[in-house]
Amino acid sequence: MPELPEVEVIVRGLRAGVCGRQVVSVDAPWPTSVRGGADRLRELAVGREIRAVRRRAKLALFELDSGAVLAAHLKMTGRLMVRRAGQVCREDPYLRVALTLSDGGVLTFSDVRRFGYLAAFAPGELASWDFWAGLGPEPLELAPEAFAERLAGRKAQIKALLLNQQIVAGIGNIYADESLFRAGIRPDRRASELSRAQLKRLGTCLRKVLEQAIRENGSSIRDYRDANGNAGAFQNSFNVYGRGGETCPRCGTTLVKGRVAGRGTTWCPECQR
DNA sequence: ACGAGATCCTGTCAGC
DNA sequence: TGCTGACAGGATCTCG
Repeated sequence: MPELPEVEVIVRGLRAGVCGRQVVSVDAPWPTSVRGGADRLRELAVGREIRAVRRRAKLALFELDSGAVLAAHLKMTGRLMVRRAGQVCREDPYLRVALTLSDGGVLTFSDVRRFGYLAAFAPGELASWDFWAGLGPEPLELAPEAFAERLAGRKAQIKALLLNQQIVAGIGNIYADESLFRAGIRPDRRASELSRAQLKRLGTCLRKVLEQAIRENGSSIRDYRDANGNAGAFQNSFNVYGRGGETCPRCGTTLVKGRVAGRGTTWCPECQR
């Protein structure tokens, strides 16, 4: 479940292996993983140089010299890697798309559950993509006051709002639970019941948890690997996520596992109110 | 306009 | 041992 920190780590790891290379060919053994179709991807990418790789929300973006952009969403089980030509594992049954590069490297997109996708946008086209246009601000660039302002008065459960990409972009289940724990807020509280100070505190905690996760190379739960195939370490820093039934690291109370906003959710009934 | 819940997808694991 | 069902969750869709 790559969220903002994992995608950030992946993007940083990809840069050295793809920037400045041309896309020589596109192989799409599972064409439905390419939004708009493999032919469209070929049309826009083949013969073009990858100028930059960056992240927005949970999207990895490859900017081509034509102004076209390739966007990858890893969803639950997607992986992006750059490998030398001989290292592409033919037995990888989950390989969905492979871009061969001018230096012999291969940018691969694998995805067990096929929720993820690669999408190609012609120059200027990205802005008219509804999902892109609707994305909220980047939490690492959002001052806690402005974060609080975006949530204030909303009647939805605070966790549902954190997961809503239009309010703040890039947060998923892990960092929603971890930031709520740090802020001492129950995930099922309505934003409208919380004080401005509590919301601001949540904004601060969210930034801190994301920054720490990036420093620790992301969280590896089952599928996540960075661009070099390495696992992250932040899963060892979880306070609540995946720890239902264990004890709260702050007060020792048994952590509660339940369902909030349709997602598995863990919190401390003592520390979070 | 907003919120809530179902849906997609497959590997893994608990329980019988 | 082998089967069944629950579970994992980001974004989208439908319904209220």
